[in-house]
Amino acid sequence: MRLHQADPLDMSHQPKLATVHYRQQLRDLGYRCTRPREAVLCTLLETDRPMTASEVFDRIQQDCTRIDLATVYRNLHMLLDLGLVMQLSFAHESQFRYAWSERRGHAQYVGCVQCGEIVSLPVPSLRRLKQFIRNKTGFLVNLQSFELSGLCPDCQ
Amino acid sequence: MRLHQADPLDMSHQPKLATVHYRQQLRDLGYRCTRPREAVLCTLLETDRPMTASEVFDRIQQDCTRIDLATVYRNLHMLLDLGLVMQLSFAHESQFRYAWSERRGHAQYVGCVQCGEIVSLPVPSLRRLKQFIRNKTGFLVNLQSFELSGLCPDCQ
DNA sequence: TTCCTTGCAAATACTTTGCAGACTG
DNA sequence: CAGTCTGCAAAGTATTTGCAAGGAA
Repeated sequence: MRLHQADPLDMSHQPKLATVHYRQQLRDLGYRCTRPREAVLCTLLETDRPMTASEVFDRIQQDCTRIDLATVYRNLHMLLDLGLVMQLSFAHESQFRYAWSERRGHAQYVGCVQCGEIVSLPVPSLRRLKQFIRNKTGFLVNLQSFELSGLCPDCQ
Repeated sequence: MRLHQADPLDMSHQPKLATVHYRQQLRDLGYRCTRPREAVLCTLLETDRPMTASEVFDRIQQDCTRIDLATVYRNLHMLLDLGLVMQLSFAHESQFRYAWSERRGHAQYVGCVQCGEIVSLPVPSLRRLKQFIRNKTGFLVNLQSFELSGLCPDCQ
């Protein structure tokens, strides 16, 4: 494993370590590996917190990589279609957030309606809840994306 | 209990039974009882399914009551501030829904991402889930509004 | 008569789309 | 070189706001 040493003003011109694995995967699927696309992928991969499109956009700009918001949205949707990211919606937030979906086991989140902090929920299994809902309503719920809102310890 | 018989083309010119109780409540709080305001209140009160602002708007228009979308939003927020309605957000939906909040015991919903059907969840108590989250994250979650998404029986 | 509410119109926020040029493979 | 992808600009959708006229108490 080699360390990636980059010019701080030019960080994302080189593919980041984490993305290397996905470059081939994308190519195999017939997608091209462009700088903006990798920047989006990278950003999501490097960030724990589910991000809004404009947060992704801002982060990429900070790295001095030019990108357009529309491109961020387009790539987010491409990754969504591929199942590589998931789209989350928290109560009281009027925009979507996106998170890398390979982080199984902590794909559930709780967000604070006051300060906006978001933490992942280490729920080992919500199988019982799922089964309960299945029995009562017949719905097959997707607890893969499971967002709750409340107050974080600081804001209570 | 008397049945409310109304001209189908002129339904909401008379206050509906269900709202009579709230008219005084609003006045006591210093709010005026206007026709548009009552129409919003009524609509929410009469509908089981959580509605978007424009669904409320459409429904009111159908009753031949003129109203402006902005007025719907303003009243929805007023009712929200009073705690009379709650704001819900379902995954994959890019707009809020509003539901009368006095319907305790079925304030939890499951929506179908395919056909849009929404059913309420007769969860007797999610106290255990709440406690679990409290222990793990310190967050005090609001399960009062609790929206899940999945596939309804028909769409599976 | 007071002043809260409304309708209308315009503004804002988030997201999507069309198109011509740029870039990947 | 072919076809995908991007930036830019404009459109679309959801929601909010300013303001003068209208209506409730």
